[in-house]
Amino acid sequence: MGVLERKEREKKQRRNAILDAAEKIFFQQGLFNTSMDSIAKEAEFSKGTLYLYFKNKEELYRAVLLRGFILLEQKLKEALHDDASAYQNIINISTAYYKFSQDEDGYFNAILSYQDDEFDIDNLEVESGKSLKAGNRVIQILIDNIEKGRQDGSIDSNINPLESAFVLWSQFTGFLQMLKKKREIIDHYFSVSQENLLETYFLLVEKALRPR
Amino acid sequence: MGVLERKEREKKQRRNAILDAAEKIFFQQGLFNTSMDSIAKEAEFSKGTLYLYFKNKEELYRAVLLRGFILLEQKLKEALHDDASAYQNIINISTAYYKFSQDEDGYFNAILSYQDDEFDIDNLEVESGKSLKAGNRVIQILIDNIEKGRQDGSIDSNINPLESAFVLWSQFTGFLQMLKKKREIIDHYFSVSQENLLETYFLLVEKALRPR
DNA sequence: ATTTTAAAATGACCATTGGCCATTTTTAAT
DNA sequence: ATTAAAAATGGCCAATGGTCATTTTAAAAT
Repeated sequence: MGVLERKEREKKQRRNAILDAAEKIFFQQGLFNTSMDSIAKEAEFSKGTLYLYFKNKEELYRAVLLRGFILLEQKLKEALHDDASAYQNIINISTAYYKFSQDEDGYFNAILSYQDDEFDIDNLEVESGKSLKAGNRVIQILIDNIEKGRQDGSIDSNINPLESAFVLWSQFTGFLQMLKKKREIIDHYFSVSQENLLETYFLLVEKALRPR
Repeated sequence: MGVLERKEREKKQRRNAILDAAEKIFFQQGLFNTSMDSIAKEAEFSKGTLYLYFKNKEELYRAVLLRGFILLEQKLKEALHDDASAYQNIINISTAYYKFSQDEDGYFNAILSYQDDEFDIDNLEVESGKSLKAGNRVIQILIDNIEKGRQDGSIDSNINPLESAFVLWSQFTGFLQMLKKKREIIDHYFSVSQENLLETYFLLVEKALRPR
């Protein structure tokens, strides 16, 4: 009931309100077409206030990314089934990630932007550090499941869980990026549908992961 | 010998000089930290002149990308060996693309930026259109080789060349992006080396592509 | 040579925007 | 009612992409 606790709580609420506004505008207009002024207007604060809660535009976007990673982590975990094989669960979480990329456009774009970010490990900003760790947790889900698959025999035992988790994550993200950004062009120039691309991806992954 | 031809030639030279300058600054400072003024200074023209040769900064960067795609296409073609199996040639061009991503940092970043670009097919700018087509030619190399592999038996005949070419291109680009941008972090948080990641990628691709 | 015309280049100027900070407003403590 | 601290403000600055009226340069015409 202390006044300090209340102030702390209100501060978090204000921070969250700014994040809500930022997310809304970022998702509508994209990172580069979004001005801090328009976020401020949406949040009903002055621009200066934003900088009391976030160091800069970059960090604000990273805070949105963090939400995205947390949501993704949740969706992937929901996709897991205890009674399914580890291999099947890899397919399950891949499918969940595919759906995420289609349904959560704004968050997925934030992840793509993150994938292209090269940051200084010794000099991480607050939100960048948090989102990095959240991203690592997502990868950890993959690692754990590949490890399980080696044990339950549903995944080729020659495959190293750690390395292949990073390979799967990065290559699937790259694939989903193409699906998202180049679908129209591929359809137009090569008459290839999104469904066939997805099917082919999963076909190749099955062959790659399954025991020979 | 006409004066018109000479002027045309000189125009191309000036355009190329601007491109050289732009490339130099873009590669040193990155797309967003490069100002048109600094390019103009490097090219020894005024800023206004740049806009006589390129519609805007975006198009200028796309023109650099075009150079990158042309160089990549050349390197991939050089990596092909007539006496090798089609599968082996896929590995050869993949390795060449990997080297390209490591050696030609600036061009590879331009390609990554391109991968994230969503453009209106009905309203393509000049340089964007050219680079798009150059990118398609790179993919075509993959398509042709997978097709060959189905015929010479070095690649699983269940695999559709068109679809799997796009899958391979996008997933490998995504993988190389991770290698480029996250190598330090992966090493730091998971103690996984670039070499092991690359090895694992090729292991998975071999299993995926080879006949069962 | 001189004048006219066209092509090329210039750089001052504008609007937008990320970020800053001196000042004001609000809230809590005394 | 007064003081102190916290929060918010909005005017300001510097950087920058892009434009355009003017100037400069080169070619063509006389």
